[in-house]
Amino acid sequence: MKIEDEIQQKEFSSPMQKTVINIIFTANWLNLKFSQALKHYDLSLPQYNVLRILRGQKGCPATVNSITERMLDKSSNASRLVDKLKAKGLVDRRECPNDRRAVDILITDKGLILLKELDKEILHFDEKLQKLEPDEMRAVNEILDKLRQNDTDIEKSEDVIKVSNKEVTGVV
Amino acid sequence: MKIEDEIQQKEFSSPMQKTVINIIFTANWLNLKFSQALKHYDLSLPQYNVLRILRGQKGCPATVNSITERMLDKSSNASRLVDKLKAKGLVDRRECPNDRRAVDILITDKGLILLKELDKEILHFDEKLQKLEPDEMRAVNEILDKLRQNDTDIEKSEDVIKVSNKEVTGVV
DNA sequence: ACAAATTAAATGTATCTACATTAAATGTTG
DNA sequence: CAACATTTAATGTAGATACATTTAATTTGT
Repeated sequence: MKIEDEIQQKEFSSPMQKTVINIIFTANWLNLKFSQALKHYDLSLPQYNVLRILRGQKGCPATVNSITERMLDKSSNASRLVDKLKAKGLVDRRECPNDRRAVDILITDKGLILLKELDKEILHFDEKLQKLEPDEMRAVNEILDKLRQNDTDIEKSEDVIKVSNKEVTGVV
Repeated sequence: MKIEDEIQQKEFSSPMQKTVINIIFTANWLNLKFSQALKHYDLSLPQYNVLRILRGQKGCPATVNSITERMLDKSSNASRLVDKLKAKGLVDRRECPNDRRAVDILITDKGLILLKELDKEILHFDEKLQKLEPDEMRAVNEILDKLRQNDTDIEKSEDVIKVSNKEVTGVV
């Protein structure tokens, strides 16, 4: 169904608005489908995301900080997510040897086994979505990457302002 | 930046996984930018969404139910969102004349004035994103609409099962 | 017409998120 | 080296979300 039918909105203030709304709507839809698949395993989507990050480390530990950087939803609290996963025995904490502020997080065997089970679930999930052609997937990825590209530009220009402020206050 | 760099993940289990993750990541990014723009006006994104839906009604009231159907995030509680908006004087409740279970919601003048102010903010937000070509926006919309399309298929087949269950129990 | 089923909205609740603050360890600079 | 700033993770909290339940009104089936 077209996005204008999904949300029963015929007019958008701009083509960009329509695209933005479509992306957000589709992501909510995907999140819902995903969460439902994970529910039987008593895992939230952010928790699953953390486990996937840890598995990707292939044995190397990841600090709470590095997990946050790589999470899809930066606003989830990685520290508390790790708490929950540790309570379930899916991850282990250990003090980072070269920086005692940091905490190394490792996925446990139990965590790996759970992920292995979930892989099938996700595969099944993917198959149901397999209506897109390789070209279409490539196109979406390229365009979304392009859409986000100005982010760094903005941050960069803000940094410049910050620096010049510092200089000014330094002079004053 | 490419999605694999954003989340520092070089390998995906499938091209579809990569696409799904890109959509969710981009939507989170957009949500964050959006929320930041709305913050100065003490509005959450779902609250803004509800106001936009009500304005689109052009004077006709909308029930809580119809708002839920049209919201981007179906899981937000429209009833409580309306509560919040009413407390701010941005919407009004009134009993639906032809169904006393339902409640008609209308946007107030104050709500319309606030939205008018926000229009400029959103326009500015859009302009910063205006790096996409019309073709690219069209392509994203088409592909995302296609991605969601099998949803109704699944629901339809479930309905069929339900119906046949009814028939069976009816016979027994 | 009446009992049962369904629908609309509100509410109860546990959990999660957003944001600020804290506490400890490390970096930086005079 | 000592004072200050920064970084890392944890925690406190108000508010939001997810999900189940409740209450009232309407619809359906007999």
